Amino acid sequence: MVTIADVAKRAGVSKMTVSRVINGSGYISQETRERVEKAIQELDYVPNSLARSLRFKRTRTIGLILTDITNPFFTTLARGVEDAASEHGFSVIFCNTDESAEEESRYVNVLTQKQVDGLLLVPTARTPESITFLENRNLPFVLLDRRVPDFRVDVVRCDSEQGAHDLVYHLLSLGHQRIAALGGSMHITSSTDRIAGYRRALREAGLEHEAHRAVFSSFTIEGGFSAANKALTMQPPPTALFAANNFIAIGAFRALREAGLRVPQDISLVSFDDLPMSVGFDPFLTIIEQPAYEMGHRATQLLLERLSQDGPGEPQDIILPVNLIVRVSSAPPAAG
Amino acid sequence: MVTIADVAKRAGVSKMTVSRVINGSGYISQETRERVEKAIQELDYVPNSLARSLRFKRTRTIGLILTDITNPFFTTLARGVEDAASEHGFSVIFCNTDESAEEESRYVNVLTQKQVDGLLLVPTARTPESITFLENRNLPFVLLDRRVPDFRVDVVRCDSEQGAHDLVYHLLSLGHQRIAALGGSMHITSSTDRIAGYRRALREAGLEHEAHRAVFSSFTIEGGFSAANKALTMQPPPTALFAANNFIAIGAFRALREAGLRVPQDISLVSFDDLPMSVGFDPFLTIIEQPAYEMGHRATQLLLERLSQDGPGEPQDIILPVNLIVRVSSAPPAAG
DNA sequence: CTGTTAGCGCTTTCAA
DNA sequence: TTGAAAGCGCTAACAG
Repeated sequence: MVTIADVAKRAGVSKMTVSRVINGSGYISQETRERVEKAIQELDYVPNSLARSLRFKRTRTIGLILTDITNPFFTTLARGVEDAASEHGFSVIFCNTDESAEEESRYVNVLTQKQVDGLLLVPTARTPESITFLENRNLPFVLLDRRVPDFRVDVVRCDSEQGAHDLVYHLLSLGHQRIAALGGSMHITSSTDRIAGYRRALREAGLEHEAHRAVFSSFTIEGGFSAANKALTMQPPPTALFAANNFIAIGAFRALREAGLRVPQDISLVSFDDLPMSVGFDPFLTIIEQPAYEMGHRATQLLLERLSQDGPGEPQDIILPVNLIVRVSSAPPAAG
Repeated sequence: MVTIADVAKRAGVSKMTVSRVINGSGYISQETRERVEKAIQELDYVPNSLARSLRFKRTRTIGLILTDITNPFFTTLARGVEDAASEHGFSVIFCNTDESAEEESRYVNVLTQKQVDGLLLVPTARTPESITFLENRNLPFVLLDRRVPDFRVDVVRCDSEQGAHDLVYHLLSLGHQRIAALGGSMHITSSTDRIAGYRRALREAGLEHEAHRAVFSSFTIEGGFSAANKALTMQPPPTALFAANNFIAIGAFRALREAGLRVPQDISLVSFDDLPMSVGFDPFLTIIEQPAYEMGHRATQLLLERLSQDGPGEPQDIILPVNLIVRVSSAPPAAG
């Protein structure tokens, strides 16, 4: 390995002078600078940022802890993070927790050891431990997509409550009165907020007594499948289903197909989150679209801001607006 | 920051003893070990892996350079990489090049500075520079998804040639004779290999003279759109289109829709790569499915193997089999 | 079983 | 404008 000492020797200067050339700090004569640069070229020298970080106490690296990069929502978010980080010369280490709190703590620990400058975190259902850990270490972090109740920390998320409200309002305006909500975990705020929005829409329509049709499951295809099946057993049956995320919508769609129900003729189906790639083909599902890329980008910017400021700063709860896209999966209820 | 020295002082031992406890190396009396562990607990000590890596000359971190994490094919691949890495206690730094060779060199450089132990790389059209750079530094790397001609290096990829052949053979068996191929860049082997497979299928069917219907563009929706439009101007027009990847298929589908052509009644459309999320809804497209997750997992295993062995080892070209899935977008050509 | 010394590659003092 | 010494946090090598 070529080190700064090798360059120094070759250029006939001290290590310090080489360091100054690399970092563009301090005064250096034009002539020495050129000699050093030549030596760097000739030796094909690349600085060791490990050693550098050890001194600087900054790594220009952030951690990104997601639940599952395979969900296109998080994929797009991750892309926003990487772009924003890269714009500022930061690198991103990424990790998948699969909603497991154990994995989350493990990764938080690993990333701490690696001395990341900050952390972006999609909290699992049981995140407080990690938050306390990070706060004790004064390691800056920003929560993504989900709040964690009882903690005053930076969060960047979408307006789940309003989005769900808008989606359900849309169904109500079509004439639906019996709408079932297929939620995710009841310990994840993006799920509970969406159920809250569902309830508010019903309340505003004077259909409070119909709000019991909310089923919690998980943000997975299986969760959506079973939740939809449960909803279909309700008496009288719902005329529309509101899926709290894209995976749930897929599972629900399967359940409907197996039950021999056509969308939207027999039952309407709407969803929070889009299915990006399918849009090219068959823009089918009426959805709430979340600005996933902006979310990642914005959260990264906030984090980098935190890194460059002194104190912790007033915690921000940044709520991005969402967007209703009406397509063909929602229609007025059947006459019957 | 709590360092090993703080722990040592608190436990009344030397730093070395603490180090031994942490690493489980050397002999330590039960009593001392407990005292040290207690001190670690009390101080909430987390080792600094920067310092550790500086000594060990290993970071237990690998770099993953993709063209675009937003493509579900690469998303799934990335997930395979992260899982395999995590199984072995490795972390992953990820980067998107957007097919730019400049970005690629920049990231290769950054990751080298960060002293990653190895690199996974989806090469862009102009990768040789990066390869030479890595080889000069003896930094182990494995290429993903695409070969780079004239270099004997480790590659993990799918059988593009055979897959394309199978897909076109499928069209031929349906009775199609005029099949256009919509390729990606002519400088990317996954693209050229697929075109080669297309040509072989035609040749085997004695339709060599029809092989001129291959259009190169890029692995993007726009590329697919324009390539399809070009194909549609051919005289006589093709009765089937073969898209060399998922994005191209989407662009082609749009072009067909705008031209008022129905799939598969008026024209058949088949594609390399699936559209994972849309499968839940409307398994529509006849495709070649690639084992993206396995590819990422396998490549990571190979890389980690390289890291733990002494010499460079004989370069491997691992070719994973692909899978034809016939759905409804392919049908016999219209009578006309 | 435990401690001391030296040094990984770099940069922050402080001198010259 | 340049350099020497010290040290970031850790561990290998050698003592004891």
